[in-house]
Amino acid sequence: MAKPRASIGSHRNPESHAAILDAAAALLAEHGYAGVTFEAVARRAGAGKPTLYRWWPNKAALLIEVYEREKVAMEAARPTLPDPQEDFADLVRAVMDFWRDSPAGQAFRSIIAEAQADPAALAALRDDFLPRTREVPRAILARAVAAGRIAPTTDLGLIIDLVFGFAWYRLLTHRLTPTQAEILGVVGAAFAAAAPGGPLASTTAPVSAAPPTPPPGR
Amino acid sequence: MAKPRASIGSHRNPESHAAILDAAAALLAEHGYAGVTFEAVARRAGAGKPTLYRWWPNKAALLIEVYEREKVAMEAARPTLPDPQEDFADLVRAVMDFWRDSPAGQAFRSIIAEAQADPAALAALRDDFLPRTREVPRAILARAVAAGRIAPTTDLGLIIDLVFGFAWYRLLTHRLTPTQAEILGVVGAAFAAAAPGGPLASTTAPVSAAPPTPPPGR
DNA sequence: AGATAATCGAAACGATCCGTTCCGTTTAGA
DNA sequence: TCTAAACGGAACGGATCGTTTCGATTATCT
Repeated sequence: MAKPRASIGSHRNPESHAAILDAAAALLAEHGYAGVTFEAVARRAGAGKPTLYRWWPNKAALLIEVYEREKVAMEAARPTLPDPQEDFADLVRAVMDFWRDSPAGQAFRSIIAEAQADPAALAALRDDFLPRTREVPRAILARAVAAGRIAPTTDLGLIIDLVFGFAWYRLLTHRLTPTQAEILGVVGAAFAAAAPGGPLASTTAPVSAAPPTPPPGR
Repeated sequence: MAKPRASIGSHRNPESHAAILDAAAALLAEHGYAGVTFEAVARRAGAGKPTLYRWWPNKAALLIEVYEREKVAMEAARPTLPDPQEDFADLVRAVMDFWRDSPAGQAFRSIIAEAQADPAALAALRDDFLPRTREVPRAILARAVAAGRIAPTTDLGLIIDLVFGFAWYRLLTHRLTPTQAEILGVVGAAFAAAAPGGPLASTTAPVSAAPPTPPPGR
């Protein structure tokens, strides 16, 4: 935005790098997803378009970097609670707060949206970004298994799908103000169902109320 | 694409209407969301751009109509099962099958994506389309309440958020092949938690494992 | 020390799509 | 018979895209 920033030799210029991420985040916050164009980012960052295209193949890649840069502080700030269920609920709360109170929510929404149009963005989201993100909740669930709170036969990925599916749904429909009771209810439901003997305790075994009779039709 | 299609007087031409929806669906299936432009749809449908702009304010509105046109057959084909929990699980299965096996999934993904960029599309999705869609599962849950399977104090919207959040999450990450056990597990978890005495039975009351102490930080 | 190579920002390009506007034609309803 | 609305065709100014060329800068290799 100010002083000229020339090449620093045959190496990537970290100032340009930071200026570009700053500009992208600012544009996202001010004008939304549609306002973030490579053209506008380059203009605002005082950078050249070739510089952007050199380092980021598409808008999704740029937004992922914006999101991850902001996410570090959030994850570090959250203390680990001793009880796995409380810790899991607090993680969900922290993530939804983060989405609501920082530009990250808009960034994350945009990443998901772009993945629906661009196969490359989808691959980056599903095969790279998401598995990394799911490690934190998975570790908490593994602690719950070790503590005997969750049956060892439970598919932990399914629990994450259930709880973070809820969070995504609220994010994408702009309803990011869950009450404490709602979060505790959702996480409580997941933990109760995954407890030994619950309907989520085993991936393969049938559920009492609905025998494995294949439903009619189709 | 074929014969010329002139005005039929001062009334909307249903042939043009159908041709435009057909063209949009075809383009969506062949070239994805980015391939659906008003320009391309008009070209393929043999229609004029003013005709499109006359009837649809934006791409989201057009895609919503494409989606809803295909959805009718799906909902009509599904029989109502006597047991509410089985019926709910079958609905989830039918919806995910529908998303996977018809162009509707791509259309729905695109609608959600566009809502993240365009406030008008978000309003249409959240305030118009979604409430209509949620009526069917809500009616099933109401039956479960009447049957005493779900506590009357339960927030039925939260159950829908939970189960269809799961479905959306799978849709948006292109993992639309749930096993029967997964669906039964998710729905079973929701119903068990919403049963009288379960963690979802009341929206306001605290949950046993985690008293309403506000979590630290933030 | 000097040559190499990769970086930087600026500018311009052809192409595409947007959203709108005008136009002449057609036909249902008043 | 006449009005009003819908139809498709064509063109517009504007924005963004993704790429290319350019001269200048400077760390790294020879």
